[in-house]
Amino acid sequence: MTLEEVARVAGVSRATASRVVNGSPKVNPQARRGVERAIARLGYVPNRAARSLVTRRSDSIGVVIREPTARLFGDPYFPQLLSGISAALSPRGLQLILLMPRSREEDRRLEQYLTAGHIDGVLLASLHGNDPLPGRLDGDGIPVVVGGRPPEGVRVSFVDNDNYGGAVAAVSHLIASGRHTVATISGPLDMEAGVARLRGYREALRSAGRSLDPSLEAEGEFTQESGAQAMRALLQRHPELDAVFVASDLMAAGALQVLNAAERRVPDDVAIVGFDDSPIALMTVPPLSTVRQSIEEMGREMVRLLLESIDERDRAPRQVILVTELILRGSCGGGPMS
Amino acid sequence: MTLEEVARVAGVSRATASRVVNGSPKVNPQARRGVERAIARLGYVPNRAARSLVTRRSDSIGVVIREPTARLFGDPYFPQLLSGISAALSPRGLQLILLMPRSREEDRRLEQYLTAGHIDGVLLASLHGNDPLPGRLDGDGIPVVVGGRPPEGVRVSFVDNDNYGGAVAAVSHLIASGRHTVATISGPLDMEAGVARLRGYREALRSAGRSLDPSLEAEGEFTQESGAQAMRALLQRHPELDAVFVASDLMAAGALQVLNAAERRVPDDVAIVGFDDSPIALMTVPPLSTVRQSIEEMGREMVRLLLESIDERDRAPRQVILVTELILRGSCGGGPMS
DNA sequence: CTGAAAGCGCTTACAG
DNA sequence: CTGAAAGCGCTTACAG
Repeated sequence: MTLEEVARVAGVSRATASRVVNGSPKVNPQARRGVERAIARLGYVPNRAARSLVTRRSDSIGVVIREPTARLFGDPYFPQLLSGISAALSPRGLQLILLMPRSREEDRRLEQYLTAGHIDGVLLASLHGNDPLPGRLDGDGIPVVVGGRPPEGVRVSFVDNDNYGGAVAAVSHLIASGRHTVATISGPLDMEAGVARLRGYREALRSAGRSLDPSLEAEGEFTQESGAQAMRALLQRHPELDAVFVASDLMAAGALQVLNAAERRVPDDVAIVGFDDSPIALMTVPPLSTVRQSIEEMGREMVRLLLESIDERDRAPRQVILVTELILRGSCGGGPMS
Repeated sequence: MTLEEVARVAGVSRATASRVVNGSPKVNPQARRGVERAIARLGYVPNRAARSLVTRRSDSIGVVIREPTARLFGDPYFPQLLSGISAALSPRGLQLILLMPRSREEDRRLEQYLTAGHIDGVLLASLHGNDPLPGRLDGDGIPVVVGGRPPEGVRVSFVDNDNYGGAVAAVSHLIASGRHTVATISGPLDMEAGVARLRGYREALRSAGRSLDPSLEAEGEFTQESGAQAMRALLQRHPELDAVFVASDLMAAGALQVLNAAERRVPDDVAIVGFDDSPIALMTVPPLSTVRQSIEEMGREMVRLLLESIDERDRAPRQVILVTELILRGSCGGGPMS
């Protein structure tokens, strides 16, 4: 089933048939109808490879997820992101190519693959530290959009949540509701999201006239186990604490377990606010107050920015910051207990 | 950077250069070395579109995930499956094309896409009811492998877990440890995995000489909320129950919440065993006893079967059943309480 | 608005 | 073992 046959059936040239397929305006309506009918009758579908060969476009987008398994599986973050990306890609007929390198070796090959021209653009999520990948891809002229923030000094488009604002709102609420000793379990500090939420915590304390105490801060790595561990450390250092702002719901679930085991009642003895509003927030007892962000929307926005920078090659990088919202539930005494 | 240039630099014809790239044995070692050096020097990477056009292979595999959002996000099932699939695909240079149709319309287009020859084979996960897709794809000559079981009467290769055996083991353990009234929360009964686990539950009761009671069975849909609801129904019908076999960890987490709220102590008053051994099993208090299955391995096996059926077109369908293993933790009184 | 023709980069009989 | 040549299915200046 080729264009040639469609053209023959419709009684036009291959060129005209091609124009109809590609929606070119300069086709006589009658010819157009003939071709459309032929396409429908024959069930013609263009050959992507042949098209790519001449257009030099693959019509596919690479989505790179390079995260250790622990986080990948515990956290609904990645399915949500993929869902948003897929929803934005599929109506445009773009393929989502999923890349999950899981070793140094695969990471090396990944970069070669991405720069080899097999894809039209790259979506990068969940970067750590000073990852050189976004900068290198950008240097090679590959359109890139980062979910979260690109490393310092790398000027590529990105979509981020208002991590800072969300943290400020959460901690301000804890203070306003009368808590005296507000601790925090931060995300990994080699990730922008981790750093920004910690900054928000500090800012809220500062602007409430509270003094900062580094021993009230413990670092986690966005896994449930690391949240539990951080909570144990905090309890030991500050048995008197009566509130914790935890930088992810998954870590908050871990912290909750530890508080339970230590026979601290939540929210009576200790109030907790998480971050993400992931489904996990509803699985805990009591349900978690949390900062809502829409990861699916983040995925959709990433696609939008990427398509823009594919279409208009050397436009300046854009950035989109998505709002976050404080959701009150039982874990901080402000909402329903189940 | 084309083969042509590589050939020129190496002083051979394009045909010979191509043979080296494709590892053909009939190339003079000296010529081979020359070409390899040229490739390395120039950083040559073959153009996939041009290659596909002539080989009629896309070197990409479609992975279809058609599941309502609720399950998709709460359950680590899909990330694990994708991770296993990706791990098996990437060393062979095959692209993983992720397809997540989320409407009737997208579902229709999906089928067209899959049969249009853009991909070499399809992996289908998490089928419901009498889904016609696997049968149709098979009818169109598209290699297909199903994760779980294909619908009755559809003869395609599949990889499944020993759901039945796992359920028998779990329920037998509950009976052996002295529980009198063992209820179950099943998975959706339009899914093979749901049905098989329920059959296992019944078989274990039967072979222990217990009588079956339909009112001890409640159907869930593999989500946390449905697990909670089913638990409420069971408690109402059978306040005396002292054990529940729940067909997924996520549903078990929901059931646990309800038991907590009803002030039933787990495992003292009621023992629970889940299914999956997902990370969720460690997040609950007490941690869940569960039936372990390896979803990542399932993904890898699916790829293996698919590649076999791509290479050897009309071979008979194969099936692989992966073993499951009962893991004892605090929730049924057999293991650690935290 | 339309068609003949070139050309995208590769693989693979075919003849030697 | 090697090369000249055909051909995969499409898009797109170009000339009309």
